[in-house]
Amino acid sequence: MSRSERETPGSPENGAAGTAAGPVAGFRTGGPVTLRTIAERAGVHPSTVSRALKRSAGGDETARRIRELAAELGYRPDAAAASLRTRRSGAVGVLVHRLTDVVQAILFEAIEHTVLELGYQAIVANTYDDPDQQRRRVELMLTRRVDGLILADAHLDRSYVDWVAELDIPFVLVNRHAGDYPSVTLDDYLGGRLAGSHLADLGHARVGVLRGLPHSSASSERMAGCLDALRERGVDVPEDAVEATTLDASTGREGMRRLLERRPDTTAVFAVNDFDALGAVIALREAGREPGVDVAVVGFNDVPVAEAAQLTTVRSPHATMGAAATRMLMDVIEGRHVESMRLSPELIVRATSCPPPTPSPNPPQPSAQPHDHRGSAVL
Amino acid sequence: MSRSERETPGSPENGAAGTAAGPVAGFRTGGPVTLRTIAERAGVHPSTVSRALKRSAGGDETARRIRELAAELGYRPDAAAASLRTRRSGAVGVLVHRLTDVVQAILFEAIEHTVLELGYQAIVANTYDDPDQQRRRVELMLTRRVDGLILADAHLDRSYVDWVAELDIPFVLVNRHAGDYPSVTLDDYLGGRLAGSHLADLGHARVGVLRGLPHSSASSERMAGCLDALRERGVDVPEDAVEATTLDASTGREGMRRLLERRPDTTAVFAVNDFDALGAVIALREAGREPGVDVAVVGFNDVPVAEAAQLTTVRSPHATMGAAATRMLMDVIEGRHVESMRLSPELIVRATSCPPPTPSPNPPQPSAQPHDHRGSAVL
DNA sequence: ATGAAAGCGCTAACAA
DNA sequence: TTGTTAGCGCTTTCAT
Repeated sequence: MSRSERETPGSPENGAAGTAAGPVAGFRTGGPVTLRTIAERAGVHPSTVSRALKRSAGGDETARRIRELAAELGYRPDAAAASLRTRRSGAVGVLVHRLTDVVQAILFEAIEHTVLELGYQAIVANTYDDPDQQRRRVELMLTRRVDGLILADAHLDRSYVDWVAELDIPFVLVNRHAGDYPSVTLDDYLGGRLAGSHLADLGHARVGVLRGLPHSSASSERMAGCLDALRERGVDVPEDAVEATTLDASTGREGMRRLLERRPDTTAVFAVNDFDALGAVIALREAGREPGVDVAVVGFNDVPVAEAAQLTTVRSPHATMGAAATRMLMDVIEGRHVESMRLSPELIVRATSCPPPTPSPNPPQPSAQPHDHRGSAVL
Repeated sequence: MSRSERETPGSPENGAAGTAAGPVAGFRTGGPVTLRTIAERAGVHPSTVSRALKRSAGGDETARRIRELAAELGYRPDAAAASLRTRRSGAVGVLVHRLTDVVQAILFEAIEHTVLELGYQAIVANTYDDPDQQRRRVELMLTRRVDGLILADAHLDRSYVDWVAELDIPFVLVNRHAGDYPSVTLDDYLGGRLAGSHLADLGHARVGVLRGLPHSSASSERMAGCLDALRERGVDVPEDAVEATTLDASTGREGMRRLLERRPDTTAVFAVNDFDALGAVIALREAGREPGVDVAVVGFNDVPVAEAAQLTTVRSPHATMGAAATRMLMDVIEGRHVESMRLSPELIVRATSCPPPTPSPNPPQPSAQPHDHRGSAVL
């Protein structure tokens, strides 16, 4: 049922013709195929081969023969050797707090896609928002001689980004900003305001907040925007109506649970992250309160599952952000001037939006009628 | 508001003492710090420095001085140069279908954690289950001279894995198996059987299946196991009660919707993936059927959100799988014999489990009583 | 334990 | 266009 690669077929000495299209694994005469191997076969100098392979389309006679030969022999350029010589690795490092956060994964997919188009490769590392790991992983990236860094895990506390800045390697921030370093972020404050205004428009006066990570500019500004917008409309959110969460459903659920215990008269919740919001939806259902009927829930990001769950949320264009950050990094690498970017959020109203159930200031009873789920949250 | 790294402080010529702990950015005399830089300062030969730095704890007098100096100067070994010389990159390549699938992200986090402990670095690539991209990304890995490959995106169609096997690079499969290559997978067939038996135990006779990706051994065997277990209990699942999905909530929701249209008398659904199952939960609610009351839903994987959503599911130990695959790859790299592993699934019964609502073969009416969500699905 | 010397595979002057 | 030469930074024999 299993087998080691050591038993891989293809003896190393046969120079037989290819079985099908593509390079033939067993063609090489001894070691791996290098420029020299090809040069010898073609009767030219290695540097000629190097040049011929560079311009992948050049029309010269010998160049064509060389490229043919390279393909036949299954030549693969040695990135380490090239990097050593050119002082450019063709790799960019991406630091995220963790890829199991789908927002970070989306960001990385976009970055990877964009760097690939530009002929680079992306190397990603999870830092779990831990300062030690952040430093360790950046060091590792430097050891790999990446040409630049994209940090998606910046902390408001500037010590991390300031340290990176002293390393003298091109870098940009994405998703979270810190200090005055070049960054591509959402206008999170505005996004928070959209959520807050939306809830105020609906008439909510008792709003809770699941506030996410205090060290993240995204979390913090989203909350600040929401609180400000509510305050301007005469709605104050007391401190004990705010719960910290870690951007996943289980802490969102727990936070909502605690919030309901302390303030059972809550009629609306804003979560700085969709998964926290989903957790809130779950906790509300467990408490017999129907989201979108008894209690309004607004999330943030518009991750894929949010649409399916009919969650009202603030959309953040993560793929655009990743692509823009990549291009910005290229500008920094090439010494061009860059300006930080702030993308615009968009409010997406779905089924978890609703007005407060009763105009009375008393704690509302859990609604006793059967719900038509078509008009409320479904996840 | 923004600034280029070119303006980074620290003039290149000052040899001043450190501001605080750690390497001093501005210490180097001109270019980057290499072994030679340190050697000159220490008055020894570069090879001596290389040796001293290798044994990070060696007690020699000069060795200690050298290590001190290296730290002071902020020396970072050049991985490319070392790799070129030693023919080992210290990197392993990981190919996943996509990191926005949280299962793949969990797998990668575990792999990254394990390789880091072993002194390696992990480089991940999304292939989107596309044969072209798979080949392209593997080629890129070879160019980077990774020491081995972990493929989480194998297809049942062996052409991809067979091609990789001919490349003569150590590799193992994880999560999905194909051919007889070394792999670490769940016993997906057994997992499917657990789900099927569970539904049969509950008395379900009209079961639908959200079957996932046909090219994935995991998806296929989960469905096969479920169908077999049901059949042995006298329950047949007709072909038109099976819907293909792509492992996310939106296709799960659509699949469930179509299934309900064709077979409104369905009393239970098995989804080969939790997100498909969540999509089914959503579609059921939209159709006015309460999951865990009117219709039973069983997912697969036990991703974090499944617990919060109170979803019955089959647990797959992805972190264990990633770690085991990494260790297996190391064995292959070092030429040791390896045996494929199959881990054991575990049924996790939660609130979306329920018996069929009525014993009558007629399509049941949407339940008209208010639900106590405490006993049913909450997400 | 240290020094000397060679070379991994590639590219970029420079010369022809 | 092609060949020559040199060297990126490191490790590893071999000799001392």
